[in-house]
Amino acid sequence: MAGRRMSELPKAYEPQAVEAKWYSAWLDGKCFEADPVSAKDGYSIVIPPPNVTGILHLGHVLNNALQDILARRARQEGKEVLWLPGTDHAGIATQAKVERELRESEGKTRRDLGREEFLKRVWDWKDHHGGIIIQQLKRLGCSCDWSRERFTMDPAYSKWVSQVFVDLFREGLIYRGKRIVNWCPVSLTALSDEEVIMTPQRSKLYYMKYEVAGLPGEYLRISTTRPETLMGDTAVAVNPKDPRFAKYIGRHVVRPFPHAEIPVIADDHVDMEFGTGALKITPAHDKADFEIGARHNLPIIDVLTPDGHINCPECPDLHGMERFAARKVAAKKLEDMGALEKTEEYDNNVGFSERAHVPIEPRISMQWFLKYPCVKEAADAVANGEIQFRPERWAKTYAHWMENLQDWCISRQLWWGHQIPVWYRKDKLGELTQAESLDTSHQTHGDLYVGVEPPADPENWVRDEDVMDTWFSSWLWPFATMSDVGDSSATLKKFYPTADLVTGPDIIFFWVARMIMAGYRFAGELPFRNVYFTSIIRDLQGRKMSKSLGNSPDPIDLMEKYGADGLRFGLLRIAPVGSDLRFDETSVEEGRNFANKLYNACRFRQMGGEISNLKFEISNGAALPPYHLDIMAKLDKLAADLKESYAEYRFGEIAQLLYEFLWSEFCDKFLEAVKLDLRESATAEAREAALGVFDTVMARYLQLMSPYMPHITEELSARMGYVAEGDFLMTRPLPAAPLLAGLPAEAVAAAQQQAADIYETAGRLRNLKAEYKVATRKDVKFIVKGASGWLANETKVLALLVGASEIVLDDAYDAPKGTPASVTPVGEIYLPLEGLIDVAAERLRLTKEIEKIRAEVARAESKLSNPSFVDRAPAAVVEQERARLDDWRAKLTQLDEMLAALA
RNA sequence: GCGCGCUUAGCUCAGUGGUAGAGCACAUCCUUCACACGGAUGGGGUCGCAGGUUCGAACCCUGCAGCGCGCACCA
Repeated sequence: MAGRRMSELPKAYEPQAVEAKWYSAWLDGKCFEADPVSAKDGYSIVIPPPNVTGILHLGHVLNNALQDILARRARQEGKEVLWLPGTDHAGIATQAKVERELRESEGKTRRDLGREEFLKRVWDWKDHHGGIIIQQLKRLGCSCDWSRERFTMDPAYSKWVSQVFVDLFREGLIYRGKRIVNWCPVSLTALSDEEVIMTPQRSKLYYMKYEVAGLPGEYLRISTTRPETLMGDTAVAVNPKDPRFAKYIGRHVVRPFPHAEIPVIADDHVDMEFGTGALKITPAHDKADFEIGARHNLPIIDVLTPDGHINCPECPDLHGMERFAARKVAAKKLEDMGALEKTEEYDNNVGFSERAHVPIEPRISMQWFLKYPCVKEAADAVANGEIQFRPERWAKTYAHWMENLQDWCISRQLWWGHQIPVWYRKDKLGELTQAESLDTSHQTHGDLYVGVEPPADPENWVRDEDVMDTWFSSWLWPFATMSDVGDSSATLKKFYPTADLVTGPDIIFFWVARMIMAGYRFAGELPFRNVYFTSIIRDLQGRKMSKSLGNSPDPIDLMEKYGADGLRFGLLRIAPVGSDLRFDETSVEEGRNFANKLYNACRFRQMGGEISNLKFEISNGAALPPYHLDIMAKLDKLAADLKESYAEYRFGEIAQLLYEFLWSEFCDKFLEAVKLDLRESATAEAREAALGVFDTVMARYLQLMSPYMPHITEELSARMGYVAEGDFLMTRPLPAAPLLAGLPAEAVAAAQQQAADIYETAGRLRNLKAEYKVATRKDVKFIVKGASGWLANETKVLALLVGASEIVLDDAYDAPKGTPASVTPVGEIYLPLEGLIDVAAERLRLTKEIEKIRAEVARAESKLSNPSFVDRAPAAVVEQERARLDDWRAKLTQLDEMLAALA
């Protein structure tokens, strides 16, 4: 701290300018850039890449603030840190956005433009408007290595995606087949199971009756929620064990429209209890029906268009009609025909498209599927703790999913994305696209070309039009961002596997699980060691934040109002460990207030001026006043506690510890206690000791706070002269030794006890003043009887803390009857108040207090007289109880004496 | 239906066996020379309910209720 220069602080803390200033200073100083060949140990995090179309919301703030804290703390711990940033091309979301703009501004669809031109537009859009969120992350203070920013459609990254497809295809894990998939009638693409959100719906259950062919007047009753797909029915199924329907199995029933006879079949899948016990089978439009159809070789009739309209020319009144309108018309039609018996209200779950928010349509189509690789390794890694989930309970959810894996539908009927690297022989195209399934055998035949590079004779080939699911690129993120294909670069060597992944539990399946599998399969190792699942942020009513509800505050607005540090700290301080977070703007306000408190503490210090000739040495600390040793000991404890909390990823607790230290310990106690030493009247030694301790503690405190509030701590460290010009707080390693490492523990403990006694006594005396309505008077005098010996040195401080003119030590003091008094850790203390003494009132007050203490004594006595307790409780607990009892008894004696004196 | 989590002060939440805590809100007072984005004092909880284990339970066990979430679905 020698040669320090302080610059004066402005009157109020204004975070905006300060935060912008330091962020660019860090960038200029290359503080965020990772050196893959440094001597330090590597520490890395890859950012969960936000959608390139994304706008920062509170979830991002929480998530990225946590990563920033981890990264900054790791730097302080002497690690070489890589926080690798980037964005995701987000297939459906981005394409939909550009398509909407195209429609609105030019009235065109993507097909009007053609694939090539449309993709050009998307890239244009991405270059001009994409990546806003990156700027917003910078505003938040994120210490990412921006020189390594990646995009999931960068050429090198795309190459990885293709290579992985090719490898998995060759391995036989990727195949093409005609299956029932989740079809989004708005986005016009297949979706994976994970992109379907089951949503409770109030629906109707329709009860129909079909006449049994050859048995006029006999009917089979069937219940359904989807009469509009009736035209696609190719059977009616009953349970083979169901006696009610046994006689009909093998017969036919009459489908009302278009009129046809369809077989009654028996299948175990049918639940006898539900509805009528008879199920209409529509293989083209229901997954279970498709499977039943396959078991019984039923024909498949597709009666819906890709965009969810009826396709059934035999029923002109329904043909072309939108699916939900058609449902009503179909029901009416049945009613008119006398085939509808009744309609019931019915609650069921319907799958909705995650993106388009409309019910998905199970639909048969030709898609590419993946059988997951390295499933066992991935499941074991989490089960045996090699990869640690926090909170741990998510491991169970993960395990459950891993046990029930279904093949992943990876093709999407979009243009924006990684195009499937498969080419079909032109002359076999028709045959191939209709094939029930395609796999490596077709490649061997030379009908298919599967490769990262296009075929050498492109004129003979046609490329598959589909692109891959966005997550098929995301799952490669941890290693594909660190290297080109086949490159074992220094970066990969130093920073892979990554240390921590911070993400939301809502994407365990979408992303986390798949990354683990991809990590084992393609990088030969787990991709990260710890996964920290963040809270989901809700509003005060417990609703999820959403645009449509308008309950999602704009973090940029919050930062303008309260500063990035205020937002970060406020949010982190209320973030619970394992549950959802209920957000309220007042917590951000508290964060801002806290920054201001910190700032003002330093401003106060500056009034003390520079220490011209710093004589302060902690090694002489035994001679320091108790408050000085106390606050340094507490700082040491804070540092140790934080270390422990970081090890357990208890971020909210860390914020709370930092908050309490500064506000309750440093400002409320230490700063008040040393004010006397900073006055003109104080000796130079006292002044320098106080200022020296302030600087020593504050310099370390700012460093501990730095990961949470990087800007203000950097600013104050510079302004106060704790960090030399041109240097940065954020790049400094944490000091290895505690402040008081060299001092005898007993001396420190004794000083801490004295400080605690003084603070405790100050509270009691203020309380006494308030009770006697003289809280604001400064001219009162307290008299201490039976004072501890050391108190004589501290009466001035105590007087200052309490707001008294004097604290007099007088063992011979004979209190006038009714003198207000309090029993304190340092003795009996009286507050003589001429003219205010009311003996009756004082007796009442004392009596009440005595009652309270008697109850405590009785409680402690009964506990200690219980042999079970004394014998079986740990000795320390019993001892503690004894000490407590002694305290209460001593107090009781004193109070009894006081009461007696009043008589 | 299966699984997971939650239930502590008006609100948001800490607190994994030893005298119930914080912040906000509330009440009263204070514009005293760091901070009103501040200071001081105070009121406010049968720790969801019922059992059990224990010398001792907010904490461990069992059951129940309410809320939330995930998975699977019966058309």
